[in-house]
Amino acid sequence: MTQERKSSTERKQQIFRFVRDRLLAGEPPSIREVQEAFGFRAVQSARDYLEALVTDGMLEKAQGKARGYRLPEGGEWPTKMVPLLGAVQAGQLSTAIEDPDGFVAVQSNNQRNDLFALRVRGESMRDAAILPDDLVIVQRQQSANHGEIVVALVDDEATVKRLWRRNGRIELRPENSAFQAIVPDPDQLQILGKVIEVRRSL
Amino acid sequence: MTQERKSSTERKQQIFRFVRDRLLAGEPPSIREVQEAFGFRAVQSARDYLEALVTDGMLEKAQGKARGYRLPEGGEWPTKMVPLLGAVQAGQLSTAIEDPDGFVAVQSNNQRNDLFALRVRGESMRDAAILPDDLVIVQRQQSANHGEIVVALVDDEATVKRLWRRNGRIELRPENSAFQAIVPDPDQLQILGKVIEVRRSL
DNA sequence: TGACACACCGGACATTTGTCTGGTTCATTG
DNA sequence: CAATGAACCAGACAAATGTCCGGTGTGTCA
Repeated sequence: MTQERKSSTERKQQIFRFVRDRLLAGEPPSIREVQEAFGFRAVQSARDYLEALVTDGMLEKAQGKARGYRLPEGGEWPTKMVPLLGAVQAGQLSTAIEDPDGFVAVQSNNQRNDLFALRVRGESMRDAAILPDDLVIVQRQQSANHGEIVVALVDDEATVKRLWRRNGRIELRPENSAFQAIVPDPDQLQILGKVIEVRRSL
Repeated sequence: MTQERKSSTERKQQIFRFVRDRLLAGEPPSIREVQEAFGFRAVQSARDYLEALVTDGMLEKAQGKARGYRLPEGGEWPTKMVPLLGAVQAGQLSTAIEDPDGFVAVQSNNQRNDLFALRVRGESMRDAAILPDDLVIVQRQQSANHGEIVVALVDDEATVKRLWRRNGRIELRPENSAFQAIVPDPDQLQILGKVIEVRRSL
C-alpha cells in the first residue's frame, strides 16, 4: 500500500503553499510535519520535494537547524512587526518604543529598526485622506523634505502634518481649511519622523 | 568564571524582547540560541527564564516540539498573510487567490481564510478618504449591509463602492460628486466582499 | 523487452533541541 | 554564622528533527 502517485509539479505547488502558509503564520514546519500533512509514508518523500523547492529558489533553508526552511528574502516579504505607540512625549520616543501598546505588521524595504506606528487624532489632515483613528506608519528621522507628511512634536504632543518650507522657515500645515498652519520656532521644532503609510480599519 | 549576575526581572524583560522579536520575524529561537544570545553557560539558565515567562503568561509553548515558544494568541497578534489580487473577473476569485500577485500582512480577528487585498482604481471614493492606488483589505461575502463599503463586480471588473439600500433596490454609490451611482439588476449584482481596511503607501 | 526515470517507501544514523537532576556561588537575614 | 533563596552552572538523557542509503513499483521508450 502506497501513497497515490501524482504529478510532481502539481504536488510541488501544493507543498510550497503549505510551507508558505506555515511560515507566514510564523510556524516553520518540520520535514515530518510536511510528510504527515501530505500522507507520505516516508520522510524522504517530503524531503525530496522540499529540497527541490530550494533548488528552484522557491524556498531557502538554514542547514542543519530544526525547522530551517524559510521564504527567500528579496521576494517581497520583508515583513516586520512595528511597535504601536500610544502617547509620545518629548524625548520619550526610545523608551516608548521599548514597551509599546501593541504591534503592527508592516512590509517595507527599510532595513533599520526605525519604524513605529501612531494613531491619528483630530481632523486636521482630512483633505489628505487621513482621518481620526487612522494608523500611520512612521519612519524615524529628524528632518524631512518639503511636502512630506511628518509626525512632529508640538506642545509636547505628537501630531501629523504636512511639512512646508517657505522663506527659509518651516511650516506644519494641516490639510483642512478649518485649521491653521503652525509655524514653530526653528529651534523648537522637533520632527519625529516621516509618515510612510496610512491605515484605516472599517 | 561565571556569567554576570543580574536582577531577574530586568533580564526577564530582555529575554522576552529577544524571543518576541525572533518570533515576530518568523524565526522561533531554540532554548540554546537564547542561552548563547545572553551568554549563559548552562542551557538550564535560559530555560528557567523561558519557563518563567510562560508561567507569567507572556509566552506560550508547544510541549515537546523543537522551537516551540510562541506569543500568546489573545494578545492581539492574529497576523496572517493575505493574497493581493491583481485583476479579478467573474467567477475567477478562487483561482485568483491561489496564485496571487503578492501578500499583505493583515491583523484581524477573522478566523476563516476569506480575506484578500485589492488595489483601488479611480477617484470614485475620494470623499470616503479612499484614493487611487490605495490597498483595500476585503472580507469575502455575498452580501453586505446598508452603508458598508464593498467590492462588487460591475461590467466584469471589481470596483469599490458604498452599498446603499433604497426602495428595495441596491445601489452602489461612489463617494465623489463627479460620479454617478450604479443601480444594477438585482440578479446581476455580484458582491465579492466587504472592505474592512484601507491602506496607502506614501 | 530491458534500461531508465520517476515517485515513493523503509529504516538507520547524526544532529539539534528539549528535559532533568543535582551542584556552586553569593547576598540576605534571622 | 547557619539557613535560605536567587541566579547560575554542569552534564547527561531523551525526544524531535535532519540526513543518508538503498529498495519497490510503474510507466516510458529505444
